[in-house]
Amino acid sequence: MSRKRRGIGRVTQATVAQLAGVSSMTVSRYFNQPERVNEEHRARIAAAVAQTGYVPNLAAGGLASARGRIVAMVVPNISGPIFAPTLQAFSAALEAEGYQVLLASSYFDEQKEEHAVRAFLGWAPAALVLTSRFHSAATESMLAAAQVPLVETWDYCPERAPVQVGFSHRAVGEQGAAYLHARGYRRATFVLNSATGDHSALERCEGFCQAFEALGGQAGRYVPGVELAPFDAGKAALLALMQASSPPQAVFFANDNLAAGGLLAAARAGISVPGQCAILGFGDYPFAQMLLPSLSSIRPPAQAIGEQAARWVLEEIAGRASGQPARLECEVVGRESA
Amino acid sequence: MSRKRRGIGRVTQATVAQLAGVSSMTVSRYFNQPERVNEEHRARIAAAVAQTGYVPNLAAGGLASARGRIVAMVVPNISGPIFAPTLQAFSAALEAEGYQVLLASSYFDEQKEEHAVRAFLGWAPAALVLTSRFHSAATESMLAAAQVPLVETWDYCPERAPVQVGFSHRAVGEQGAAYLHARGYRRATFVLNSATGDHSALERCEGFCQAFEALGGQAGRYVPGVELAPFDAGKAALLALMQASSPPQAVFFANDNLAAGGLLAAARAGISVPGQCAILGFGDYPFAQMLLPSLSSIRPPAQAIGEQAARWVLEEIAGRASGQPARLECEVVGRESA
DNA sequence: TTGTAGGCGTTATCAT
DNA sequence: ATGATAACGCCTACAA
Repeated sequence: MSRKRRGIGRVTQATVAQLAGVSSMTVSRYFNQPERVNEEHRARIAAAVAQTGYVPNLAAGGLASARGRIVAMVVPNISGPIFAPTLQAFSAALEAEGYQVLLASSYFDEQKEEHAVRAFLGWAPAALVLTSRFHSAATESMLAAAQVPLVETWDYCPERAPVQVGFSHRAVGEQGAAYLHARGYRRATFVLNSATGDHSALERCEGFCQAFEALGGQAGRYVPGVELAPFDAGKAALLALMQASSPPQAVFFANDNLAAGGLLAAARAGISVPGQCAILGFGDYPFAQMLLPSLSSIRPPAQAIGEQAARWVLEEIAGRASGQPARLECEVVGRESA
Repeated sequence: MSRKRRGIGRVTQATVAQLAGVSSMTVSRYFNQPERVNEEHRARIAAAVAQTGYVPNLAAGGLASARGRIVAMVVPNISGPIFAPTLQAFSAALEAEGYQVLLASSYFDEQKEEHAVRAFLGWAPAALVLTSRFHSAATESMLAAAQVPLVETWDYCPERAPVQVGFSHRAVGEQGAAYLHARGYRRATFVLNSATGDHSALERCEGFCQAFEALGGQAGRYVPGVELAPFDAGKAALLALMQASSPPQAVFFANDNLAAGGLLAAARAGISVPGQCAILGFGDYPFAQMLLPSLSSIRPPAQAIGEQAARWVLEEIAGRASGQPARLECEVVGRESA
């Protein structure tokens, strides 16, 4: 590609305007407020557009209007099953309004999140959506300097300044405790995520342990080795726990990947689930219903979070900032494993 | 004369330049070619940047340099397990070079793909990456008009003009046929995807049927109802097939979601797998190893596709276009189910 | 090594 | 309803 001179041969608004015999402003209006353009001109412009294959340059438009049609979002894992419904709902709502959604994964790493936020800020986004309320100091100060509307999702902490759209992870732990206690289990262990940096899992754990003991149960926690993939970590955890002198009657895993590992390890080891050991997960991943026994799990309001966040962003952009935090609820999905 | 300026109060290159006592060009160089800036100036600029929290506006930069640092990619499903490794590898490679990756899902719908491509073209991307070689006529003509480097992934068809990075779906069908035949199965059925528009699944099916019969086997095909989710479609398909007068000895599902449904339906119905019916999937989704019996599947080179595509894009941008298509191979992962 | 002039493709603003 | 003009924030080209 030898593009010595800039913008040579490129089809621009001016090209179309000339072909249609109007000024470039009319072409601009044709795209942004068609009803304000004479019908005959509209037809001529449409023809010129079709003939040239002209596509408006959004970067230039955003620059000129100081209203970039970009919204950026950072999630722990774009491809993971948990955030999928959030992403879909959020993207769908914003793309319908003509916004482009910029996505990045943080992999539960504050450095990666910081990097993504810095890159995003360069695009002068109309809004920024983060996951959880834990960020590096540098991220916080960048966000403070940039005057960009910000939402934090998958968490709920009304004291914080950025608007929150999510749920309380402590409450999830408490829900799990209540559920397991109600099913008759009195000795239970919470297995944390092997991915360090998942602060939310720690909160679920604390909520669980506290609530379970308050109910008169005996709660423990297990920390897998960080070098293991979640599925393998879950396997190892379950086997280690069941070999103890006084094994738990129920295990609450920080997510469904871990839980699936536990489930399979139990099956292979001849440990009956839920007879000898009940298993509860978190996330309600699509495969939870595919397992045998099917996996009981706690389902986060993933789609609702995406919808609410999108609504908030659009309101904020439109100027009518009804910036109220939204507290949503998780739901225990009881299946066979617990 | 109008004092109502548009970007008032915004921190720009000029703000930093003034603070550092240099011209804005020097600030520009500070970011793009730091080694060409006097060390003392560098320090002063760094201080000014830190003080103001300045972040260069990438849209403006791209506009001015006619070298937008954006690359766009359309996949059938951002959040699905299949394309995850491709996405990750691709994004990682390009973000390392300072590019932003714009993502969209087509959900196997050519209209949605067309919409995404149109939106992307507006950002004047440095390159465009699509999945499969099937696009709407309008998409094709837009792509022809826009002079944007284009790669097609997850397919391989060297006759086509856009560079291909992927594998032959026919060959996957043939691999499945050879595998099942070698394991002794002589009557087998291919179950198509319930999502219409998945042309690749159809190609796998055709490759399978042809090869399986060439080997002396008896091949059939089953088309699930479009209204069913993949998992449920898989369940229904297996039950329907096994109720036939002469049920298949093996079933090859178009993807692992369908296969998981088949596996579970068999278990619930007391049909032994692989004893009464072997099950083979495609995609090697992460949960394949979590199922009981574990799911045999064909693993696509998802990560390699992402890496190759990224390499090609970077070469193309750099000008040294070694635009060779890359044919990669899938691998049969034999587990318990077949 | 640094600065000046001008333009990238679009839209806000004001005038007709 | 339409057009002329001046930004938007940055970078290429060239001059100093």
